[in-house]
Amino acid sequence: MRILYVEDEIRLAEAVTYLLKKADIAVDHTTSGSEGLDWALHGTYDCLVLDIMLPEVSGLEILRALREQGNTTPVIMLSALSQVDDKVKALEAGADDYLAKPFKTAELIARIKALCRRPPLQAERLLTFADLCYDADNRTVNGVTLTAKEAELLEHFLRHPDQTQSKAHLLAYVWGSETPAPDNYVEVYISYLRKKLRAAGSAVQIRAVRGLGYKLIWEQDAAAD
Amino acid sequence: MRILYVEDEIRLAEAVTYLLKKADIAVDHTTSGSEGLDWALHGTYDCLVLDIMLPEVSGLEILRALREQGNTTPVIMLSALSQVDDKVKALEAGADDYLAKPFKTAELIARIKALCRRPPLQAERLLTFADLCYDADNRTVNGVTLTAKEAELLEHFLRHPDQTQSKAHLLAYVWGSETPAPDNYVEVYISYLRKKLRAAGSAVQIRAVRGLGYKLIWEQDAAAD
DNA sequence: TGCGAAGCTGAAGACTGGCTGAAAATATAG
DNA sequence: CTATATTTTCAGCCAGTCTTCAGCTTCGCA
Repeated sequence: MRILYVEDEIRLAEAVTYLLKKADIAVDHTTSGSEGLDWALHGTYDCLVLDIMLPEVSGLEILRALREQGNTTPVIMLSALSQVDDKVKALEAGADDYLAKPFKTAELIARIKALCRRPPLQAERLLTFADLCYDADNRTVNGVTLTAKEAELLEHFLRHPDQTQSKAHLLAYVWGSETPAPDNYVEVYISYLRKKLRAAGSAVQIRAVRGLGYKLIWEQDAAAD
Repeated sequence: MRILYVEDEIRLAEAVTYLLKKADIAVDHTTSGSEGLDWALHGTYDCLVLDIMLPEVSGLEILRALREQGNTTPVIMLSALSQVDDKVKALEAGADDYLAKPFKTAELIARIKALCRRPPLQAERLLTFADLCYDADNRTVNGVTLTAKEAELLEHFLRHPDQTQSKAHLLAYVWGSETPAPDNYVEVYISYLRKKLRAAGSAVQIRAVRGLGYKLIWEQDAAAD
């Protein structure tokens, strides 16, 4: 698997490149937007990772130019601004995925692999966290199939990473705010989900915060970042 | 799902209310800004829809008053002026979304549902003091998890930095002024907290002021033992 | 210097909130 | 209509938290 990585922050680029290579992903890296566009047009990549903020030619411009040429290579945009605005612009311009800096390299890897594995079509049906990759179309996490409720629950966690979710919230989200469902439903399904995550061989765990709710955590000596 | 809708154009309000109810959203409607603020403060709503232009108390004023009270209910602002200006003001005042008139009710419904699904996105509640950083959402200080009581105690110190807190005061805050809890509770939990702060490797200490209470101090020279 | 009050802390026990296996109900597939 | 998968319900267990207590240390004052 070969990707093109356009990023002007040298230090970051070197670190990320190193980790990607370790994950068996061949990387062509350049700091220049125009060079990046050139390589993207003339090389063959399984995926492009473009920083938005670049001197000269921005990541967005590269993306637009490519799509104009009919190039459909999967593209992940990076941006220091975690503003919705950037994300929207990126997706509108034809990006397949978007990642806000700072990010864990493991996450970037998960997304790259996800994008390459999948043939065409828009992203967003894919959600990732650490070494997890949830596929909403098939309702699977790292290959393990989830039931409808399990999936909704996990999806909620993935859409709000690093946030503690109260039982009441999860209940409202998964079962609807009107149901007379007891908190115990959530507990039961958290239990199911944990089993599935274990089965998926993920290092991600669901931690209970007594009295507050649950959150996803990644038990790992993250050398990445 | 129940929302509060403050809108002075009767005809519009009636039409919108009708459609919202059809979409299974319970609506409390008022034409008065002051009444709206009152209801918002004393009722429980999943979402507020406020027109900006109102006689007397404007939607913006309602919003600001609410946020000042620490109320974090999702708010959608409506405005006849589709000027960027209004939108910016609304968002700055703490609105979660903005919709320009005229709008399709379907869009309003979609946005209400979206906001209600989302957990209260309040910027992570962080409190700091010297080298301490307390995360109220996860109930952790510098990574160390606190229990409920420990957390409330620390929170009180952090909200009143450099002030000596009497035991009676802390007792009332954490255990409620009605409980027959003895002063010793505070001592016990101060002890626990100290242990946690040490574990967190912080240079902040809780100093007892004999006869008065406790206060936080930063022993800059005291290496973490 | 010695005494009492104030403060500290370890530990035992009570009390939850949270976890999970299993059974019952329900939906879905075959 | 039967078989299977999923969801709902229940109940007991467990671990983390809170209370309570007792003995110890520290401090201020006579």
